[in-house]
Amino acid sequence: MPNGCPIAPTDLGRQALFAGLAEANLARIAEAGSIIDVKRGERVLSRGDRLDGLYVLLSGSLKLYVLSCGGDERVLRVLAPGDSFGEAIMFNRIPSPVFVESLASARLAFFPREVITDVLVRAPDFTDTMLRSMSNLMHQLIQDLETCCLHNALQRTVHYLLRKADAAPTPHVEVQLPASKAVVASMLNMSAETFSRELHRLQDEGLIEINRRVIYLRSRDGLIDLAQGSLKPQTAH
Amino acid sequence: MPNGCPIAPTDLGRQALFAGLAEANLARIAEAGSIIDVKRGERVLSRGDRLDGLYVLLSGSLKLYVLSCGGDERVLRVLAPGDSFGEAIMFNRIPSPVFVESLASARLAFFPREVITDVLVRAPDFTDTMLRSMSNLMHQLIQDLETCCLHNALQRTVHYLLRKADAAPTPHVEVQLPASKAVVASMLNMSAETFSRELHRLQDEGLIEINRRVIYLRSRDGLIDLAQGSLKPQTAH
DNA sequence: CGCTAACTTGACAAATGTCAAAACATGTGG
DNA sequence: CCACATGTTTTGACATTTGTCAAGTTAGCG
Repeated sequence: MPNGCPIAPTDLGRQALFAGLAEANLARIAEAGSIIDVKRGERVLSRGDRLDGLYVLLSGSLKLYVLSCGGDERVLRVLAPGDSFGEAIMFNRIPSPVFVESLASARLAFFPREVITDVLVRAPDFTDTMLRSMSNLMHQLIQDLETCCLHNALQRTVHYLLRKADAAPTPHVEVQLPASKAVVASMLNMSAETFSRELHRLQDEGLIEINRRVIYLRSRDGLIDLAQGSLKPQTAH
Repeated sequence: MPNGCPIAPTDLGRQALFAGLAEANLARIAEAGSIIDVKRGERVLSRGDRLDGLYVLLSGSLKLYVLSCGGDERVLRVLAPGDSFGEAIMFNRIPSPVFVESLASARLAFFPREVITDVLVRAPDFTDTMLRSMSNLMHQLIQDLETCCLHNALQRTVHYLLRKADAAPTPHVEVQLPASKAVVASMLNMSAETFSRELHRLQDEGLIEINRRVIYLRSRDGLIDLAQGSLKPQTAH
């Protein structure tokens, strides 16, 4: 599919970021936006790039990550359809601190800064949505920092599973990993090997069941106990 | 000094967050604001607190931190006069994810949400300032995550020194630590002992000179090399 | 099938935290 | 101005966690 397809205002209204906007404003944004399709593994944004607008992910999935000079990768977020990125660097006019790459072929919409600021002026509610969306992101980041700095690998793993389970529409006992175990491990700031070991340790204790990229939570209470820090010493196998 | 003193609009205009606002709006904000004085060690905000407004630090210094269930503390930021906090939880109406405590007796101004949103509607420029301020914060957080996840203790230490030196009004060779070494160590996600050791290692190599809470950078180039990852093996003493 | 990528497992090494003690600094009241 | 009391920083010895490497296993997929 070629770039530059027209965007339907109705579709736009379904994106969380634009929900609640008046028809006229949706039309304005839709007209100024453009569609971009990327293949798996393609890079959408590199560290240092300037970006004069923001992206909304329409389908597929993206990872947002940082790299060490040595080439080590640390995934910050995996984006799902409906998520947006670029707000911070757009408003602040700074070069991007992160890389963005698609995990599966994806379709994005790009909206230039002008149309966003234009609508910000016209619709005070949009200001609110935007501020709230950024507050959300910030909250996420703080949680990530907290998770990765205060807890050990086992606790981070458990936290992740519980957060995922609670975030689901109906708090479910089944967690679907949004990407390969290696990517999730990187989000949790541990090596793929450690992640694998911790998951299997949980399975050995009967707390979860691993089935490819789906994790069944067998005992939520047991997991919560662990997350709180009841660090049993490593059980000899 | 009792709480509730009136705030001078002129003083307000000097705070980065409110710079550029028209007299009338400054007056509105000033009138709705209140002053709060806190002693060293006093807690201003706890995790879980709801906050219907934002704070600006007028004098003194504050630390913003998270706690593990075990009571371990991880400092996220040390705030200096002019800095603000509470935006994210105010806009998002979520309970605070962090604790805030004063490191030295401090004076704060509190502004309720109503007056902020009121002025946001009246002054579109203020929207911009606010979005930019939040983008800034977010950028900081990403840098922190990056620093604490991609680099080892030595690199984190060097990064910190270089960032501080560059951030100073005139890029200086002298870095003033904003708090005790233990607090700075926590910001860098390492124990006070490790921080001490890394600093002294840098001193032994002739790259810096430690003088209480002031660090003189002797060789910026040498430091930059280290930060890039030229990890010499630990030199035997 | 057979190829590739994803995942697991074990043995080992390296980085960092912990604990305890000592050295040092700072401030207070006599 | 001294001397004690308190808080901060340094140092050493040691334990622990986690990463790394290498090899093996499994699972999708043409």
